[in-house]
Amino acid sequence: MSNEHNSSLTLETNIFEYFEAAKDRFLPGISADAVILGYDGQHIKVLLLKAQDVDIWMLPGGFIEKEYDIDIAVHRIVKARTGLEELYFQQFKLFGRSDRNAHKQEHLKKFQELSSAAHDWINQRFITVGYFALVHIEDVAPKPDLFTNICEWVALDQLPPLILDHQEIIDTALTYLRRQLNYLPVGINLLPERFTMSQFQNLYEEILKQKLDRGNFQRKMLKLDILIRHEKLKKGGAHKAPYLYEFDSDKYHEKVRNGIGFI
Amino acid sequence: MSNEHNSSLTLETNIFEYFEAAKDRFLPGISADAVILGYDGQHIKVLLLKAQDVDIWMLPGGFIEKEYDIDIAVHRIVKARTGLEELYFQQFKLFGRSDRNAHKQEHLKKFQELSSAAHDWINQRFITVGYFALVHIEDVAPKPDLFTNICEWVALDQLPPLILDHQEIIDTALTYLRRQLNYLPVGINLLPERFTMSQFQNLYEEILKQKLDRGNFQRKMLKLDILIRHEKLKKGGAHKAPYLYEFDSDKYHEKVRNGIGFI
DNA sequence: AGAATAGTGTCTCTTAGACATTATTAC
DNA sequence: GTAATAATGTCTAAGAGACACTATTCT
Repeated sequence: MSNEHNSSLTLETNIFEYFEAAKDRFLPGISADAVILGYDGQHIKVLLLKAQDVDIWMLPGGFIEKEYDIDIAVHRIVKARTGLEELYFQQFKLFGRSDRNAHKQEHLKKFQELSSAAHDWINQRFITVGYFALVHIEDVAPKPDLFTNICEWVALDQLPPLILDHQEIIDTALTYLRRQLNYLPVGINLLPERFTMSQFQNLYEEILKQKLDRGNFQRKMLKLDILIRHEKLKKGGAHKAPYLYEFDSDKYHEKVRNGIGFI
Repeated sequence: MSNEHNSSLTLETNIFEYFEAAKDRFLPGISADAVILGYDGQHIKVLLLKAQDVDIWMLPGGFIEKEYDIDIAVHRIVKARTGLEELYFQQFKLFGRSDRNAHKQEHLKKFQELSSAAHDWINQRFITVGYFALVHIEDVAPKPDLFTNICEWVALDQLPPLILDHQEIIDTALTYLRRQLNYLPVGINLLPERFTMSQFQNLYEEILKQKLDRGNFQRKMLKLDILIRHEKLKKGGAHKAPYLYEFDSDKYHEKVRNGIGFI
């Protein structure tokens, strides 16, 4: 147990060892990338990593250990970047264009000292499977990986230049999210445990990129019978204090399973 | 050109050559499977292949040529089984469990004469990407592949025992189809060019596995303004002859793009 | 005429959407 | 009080769903 942890630690702290071992440790030619989404009360944000030398950003990602289900491998990747053990995540697309990593060599020049086997492994054609995760942003402790020195939340309208096809991966994730909205537990996984109706509404407005009517939203959500209203009010502003709500988890997930109607 | 065709033909007519060449020709560890769906006026059917020796059935599938996009490789696979050049198809999920081909060896015993490299290639862990295709059943000329001797349409409620996780792949495809129904050009790709309102309705009833009200369905579809009514009626029964309809392709695809409301 | 299926109309109930009114709270 | 935001109510038009009526065709 502690041995396994140590050997894993070693692998993850030395890029050269990591690549030399890759051929035996990982499935060939496939990686996974995670669009990890959080909501800070104002905006949807995505967790990004910055390459160590250049000003190029990327999604958290990695390779698939030969012995693990892809879902499990992705869970490990997301856990390593966020510290979260429990999380909601789901695959949304396999990106399989043959030219998708045509520019990869550029970023790997510094690894020319690698053995030819390792070098070949890295430079083979790669496909990648896209996952998105929905996390409580306040619970996340962002942590860069071997190849990066910054790991932080970035708002969707402030995305920097991204490596390879990572911009397309994010765009695809968001389109998927919007289309599947009625089947995804967005509220319970992005909002804090207790939240106001305004926060709930703003979250959906952020996802859909459109304004919703306040009165109608409130009426609709209350009618769904998935919310528990708490009498403790949120204080602070020079105005009427809003109620705090909490999801009735069972009823909420039942509705989501059947795709019944937030929007 | 004709050389290329010949060499391809040779490869596809000899299983041993096919597997010996696989290591150089295909991406390692990944395959694709296609849920090809057709509608015969009564039922949704899926195109299946039967293994040559045993009574086990499978989806059309294959490996990914190293130089092709996955979408293109799948197009080639579906074209080879159906004869169709133009078709609507879409990826829906990557199946990545580590145990998904645990039983594969059983079916490959007869290939023990293969070189160890070829044997290793076949016996490595495989993941598979699922695609579905929507085709006009009357245009299809089913054709078995190297490993099979029967290729035919099977109704969804009469599926035989399927290899590996192919049953799960079909189930997942159908769930995806139902959820994305408003975004998929199901009608125009499954119905013949001219069709009756009853056929249109029956198609949706088959997909959704539920009865719909005749009057309401007709009213709704006509209101969508995607149908062209022809005055030539369908004759034959001892009853009022129904109108024949045709989709207005532009208006139809515009509605589908925006996910506007069949159901 | 009768059987079968198609096309259209009608009624009710629910919902969506726009908007108005009342309720709190800090200053 | 006023400003700001929350909660709730009202009105209308559109739509869903159940079902009834009329039309056409063949036997």
